[in-house]
Amino acid sequence: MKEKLKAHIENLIPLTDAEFSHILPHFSFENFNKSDFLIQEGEHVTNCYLVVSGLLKLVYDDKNGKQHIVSFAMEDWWESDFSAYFSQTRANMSLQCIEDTKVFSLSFENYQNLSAEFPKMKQFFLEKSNSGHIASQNRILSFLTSSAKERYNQLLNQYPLLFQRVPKTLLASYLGLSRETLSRLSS
Amino acid sequence: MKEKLKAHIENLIPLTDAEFSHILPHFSFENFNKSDFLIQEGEHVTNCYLVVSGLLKLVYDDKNGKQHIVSFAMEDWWESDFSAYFSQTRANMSLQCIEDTKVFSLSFENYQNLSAEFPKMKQFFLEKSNSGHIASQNRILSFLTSSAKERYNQLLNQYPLLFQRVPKTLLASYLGLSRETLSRLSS
DNA sequence: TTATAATTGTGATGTTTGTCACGTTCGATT
DNA sequence: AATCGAACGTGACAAACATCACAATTATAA
Repeated sequence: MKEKLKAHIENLIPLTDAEFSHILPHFSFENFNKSDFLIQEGEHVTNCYLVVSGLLKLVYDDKNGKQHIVSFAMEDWWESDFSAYFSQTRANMSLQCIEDTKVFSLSFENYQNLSAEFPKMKQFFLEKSNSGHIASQNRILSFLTSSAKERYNQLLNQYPLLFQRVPKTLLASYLGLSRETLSRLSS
Repeated sequence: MKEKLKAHIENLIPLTDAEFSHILPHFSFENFNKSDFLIQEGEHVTNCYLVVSGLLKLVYDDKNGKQHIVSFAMEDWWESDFSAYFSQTRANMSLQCIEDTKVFSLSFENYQNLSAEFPKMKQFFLEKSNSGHIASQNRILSFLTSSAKERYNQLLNQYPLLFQRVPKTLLASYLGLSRETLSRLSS
């Protein structure tokens, strides 16, 4: 399994075997079952996660009890309630398995140690953060410029697999529209 | 003016005077007038900008010729078409002055040099990127969870000054609704 | 297997929001 | 001073979308 982690990092930053052998112990490998919570609202957020296989949803529950999908996290994606993770506070969102999921988890303490001791890892996190920021901005743009039908098609083109792996209710919630409207868009 | 830059960085990362004297030459100070472009769609994006005073808008023009405000940038904010900046490609958006504006600009080359030579600056950029990512995610959450009227009130509470500095048309575009609807929400 | 819950589609109806149109005010430029 | 164009409000109407209700099908678990 550690080869997957090495490959993931080396996708951005080349590492020697010696370097990786020092980096690896900062992570721990974990196995979750469908519908398990990696993060629950209100709890302290101590970890962020790299998805090795499976599928997660990052969910915000509003005061009316409605669920809103902030993000899906699939293979090779990093996810957490980053706001709570970086400020070491309690979660405003929950992170839950849609499928059985394997992850590498990284505690905040180890994140800081890695960043301080390995410039390459700080560079890695910087580049990941930059691309996360850009991805979020593109999603905002999609809300600003596109109709529900267009956002539906964008998602379908970008992640066609998702439509087979995820209940339509969750896709609707991710797109910011009702289950019924999504259903009518697909016909 | 350089004191403002030092104070801005030191807000996150303490610096000695010696360190700052090496850092400062990587930036250049620039003055723009109202309606000037810092970035125009289609051009190569070589700089990102720290706003010292004034106000900028980051705009995406869609195929129908409609303008969409991706972001406002006020004092102490970093802005650019970061997608194009980090990948050193052409801009998909434009960055334009709403008011006369003073900035520190940082070329991509100097950004890379700073990051490589000063771990503190890499840390600074990492933290800025993280908070940018979180801010974008909060904006997405606002689209998912809130009605037009609620988003209007959130913006009003968060940046009350903006309503005096910016034409309502631009605020509407930022919130993702029509000028007319915004007008009706405020009454 | 059988019972129970989750998922999905679809009609009827109401609310929200966009679009088009018009008029007024205010500021900038000549 | 006169003119032009932004900026803003508002009415009338249309389109997009949410909500409620119900039925049918498909998983899930006891």
